[in-house]
Amino acid sequence: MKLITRNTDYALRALCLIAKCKGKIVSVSELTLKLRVPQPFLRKILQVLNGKGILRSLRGQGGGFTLAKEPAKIFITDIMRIFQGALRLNECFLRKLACPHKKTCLLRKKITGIERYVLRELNSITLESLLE
Amino acid sequence: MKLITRNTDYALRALCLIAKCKGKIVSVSELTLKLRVPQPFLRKILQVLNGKGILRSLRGQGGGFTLAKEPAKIFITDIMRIFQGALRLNECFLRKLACPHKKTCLLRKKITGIERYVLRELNSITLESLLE
DNA sequence: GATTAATGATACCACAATTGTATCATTTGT
DNA sequence: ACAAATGATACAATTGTGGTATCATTAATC
Repeated sequence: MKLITRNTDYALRALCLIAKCKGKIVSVSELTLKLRVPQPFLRKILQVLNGKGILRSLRGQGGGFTLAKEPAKIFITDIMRIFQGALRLNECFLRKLACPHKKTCLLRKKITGIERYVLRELNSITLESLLE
Repeated sequence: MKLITRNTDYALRALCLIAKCKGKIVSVSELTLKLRVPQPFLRKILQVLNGKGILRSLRGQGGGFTLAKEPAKIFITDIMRIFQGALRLNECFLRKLACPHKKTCLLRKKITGIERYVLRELNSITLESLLE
């Protein structure tokens, strides 16, 4: 029942570091030095972020990654959605056919409420706010 | 990122049905008739609930299950804890060594807040409240 | 131009949790 | 004795997550 998976976690931490370099290009190997994260895995993660327009990449020697947007415009919900799909808490809950008697609707309603709250909270966090 | 797994889901639905029978003994086969849930799986689930003191079982012909407590005293968090373990949202988040620079503490704080909220909401739901 | 250091793309693998199935033993009503 | 139920338990299938490996391509540097 975790809210944030490891690749999201790694992504956020890498983004923090990259953001602190203010436009300088940072390579994966530099990142893994400071980050204690498996290198090829982090590489894959950053490639995805590049594909999604969060990072910009430069190939070749001296290459690496920079932010493609200002930290204030990167929300952690963006990152979560990239690695964890749609942000729904009631995914497999009381599956399709299950609600003929509507007794469970209260539960569903509550969970939808929780979902809204969680999203509102998470949406208030940008990468910038993580740079203290 | 689901809040409730399938076995919890099945358990809750079965509990609703059993509760509606007001003390009458209900067998797994009766339940699966109305519930469209794989029978042996449901059986295993109910056995667990029996072991945890949520249900009481009677063996032999004509046997089955009844509630061991009033619906008002069964919380869905009880059921969730049984099938999903401790209710923590920030489980694997920013693992041990990860927080030397405390930039992530805001995030952690938010998530802890979310966790509290979710628990408070869920703790307000009893089996009784699901019986409409 | 060759080398080297980086990413791009992609396929594969490992492990754990979830979601089940199968079987045999035991109990109990008829 | 038989049938219908649960108890206990071992096994299997599926899926998601976390991670590795490899080859191709790009670009700076010598």
